[in-house]
Amino acid sequence: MSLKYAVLAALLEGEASGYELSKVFDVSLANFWPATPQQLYRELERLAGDGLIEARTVPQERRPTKRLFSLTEAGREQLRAFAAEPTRRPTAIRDEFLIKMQAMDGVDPDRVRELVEERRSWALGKLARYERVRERLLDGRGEEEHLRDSGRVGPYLTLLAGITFERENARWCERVLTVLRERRAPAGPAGQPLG
Amino acid sequence: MSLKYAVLAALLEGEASGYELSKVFDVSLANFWPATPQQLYRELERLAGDGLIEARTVPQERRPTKRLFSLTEAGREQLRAFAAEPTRRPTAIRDEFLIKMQAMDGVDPDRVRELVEERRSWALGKLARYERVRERLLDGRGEEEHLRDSGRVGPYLTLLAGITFERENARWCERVLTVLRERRAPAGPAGQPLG
DNA sequence: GAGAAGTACTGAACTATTTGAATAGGTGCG
DNA sequence: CGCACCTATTCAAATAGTTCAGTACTTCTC
Repeated sequence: MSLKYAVLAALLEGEASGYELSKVFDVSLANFWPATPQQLYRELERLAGDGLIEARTVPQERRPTKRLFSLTEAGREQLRAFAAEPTRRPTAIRDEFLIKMQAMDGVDPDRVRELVEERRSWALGKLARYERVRERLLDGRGEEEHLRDSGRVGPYLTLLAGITFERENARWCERVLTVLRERRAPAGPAGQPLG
Repeated sequence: MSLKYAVLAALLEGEASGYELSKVFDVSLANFWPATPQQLYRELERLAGDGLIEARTVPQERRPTKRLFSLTEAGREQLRAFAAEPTRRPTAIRDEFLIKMQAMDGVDPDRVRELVEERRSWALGKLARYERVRERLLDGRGEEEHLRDSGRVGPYLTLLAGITFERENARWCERVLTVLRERRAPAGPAGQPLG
């Protein structure tokens, strides 16, 4: 249901092919509505059928021909109407890793540490990518300046949300690693670690 | 795929009926794997068929008979194995509200403010509920003490993740509200607001 | 010059998730 | 008394999302 509007919102950045969108939905941006390429191609077909986007075929020299989609006025209008409606469904987080953490007390602490460290470096990697997108959006200006004067602030603000999410994710991992250490070697008065 | 382990992990807290689980999955706990009652009943059926949980029928005085499910040794073992495996799929966030925010620049700022304020109070409400669960888990002890000495820390740590998430959510909303104010009345040297 | 990986897309089958309703007695409110 | 909501579960149907594979040509690397 919302994939429709996620695609329309993505096309606010300008025309894009299904392939290009699948990159955006996969890696870049604070991705708050994941979608596989197959989903996107299907949705683009539907939206074009409903006249909310229009396709333009672009033959290329050394690559397969691509179809670039852009918003029609009708699409823009529907997106605007959607964005002004009250939010129906609450945020849904699906996180396999947190299920593992919920059950971590039955697992070898060394193994848990490994999993948490993996998660941490993954979060830091994503954070670094977000920061690069941020630099590009700010384009040399300061944040306050940009937020006061720029034409569009939506993309920057959602990016900030993604940045905060991954930063706190990494911090949480560090907290867990500390807890694991403390539980392994409880601090005695002399602070002597046990074998 | 992961719903299976989410259910097994929930049953680590003790036996529960489908109805009780649907409450837990819906409101309480840092909910990182949402599921509807229908999904849960089906999954419980499947897990019982596979011998990972076992059912016990409990007739009640003034309520319908319920079936309480609890982990079998096989279920506990599979959960343990799952929790030690590397995480396959990354965190997926589905957030209709952030799609609206991405497209907010085409919408009346007063309407956007309303939506953000609604989101903020929703986040604060959830935060308050999490804090109550936290008090119950800590049971009078300090956090450090609990994390060092308690038998199980998984549930507390995932709860902390949920608390951080909602706290940062509320903070993000406040940031956005400030930005909206600044854009409406840009601060001049005399700081005089415009009509 | 072979193999891997990237661009760009399509198709079919499958699994997961959501929605709506039905059953059936109990409790609380005015 | 009647209405709405709570406990407890089940069934059926619709929608959404995932997985696997395949086409076809290009560029990069060993």
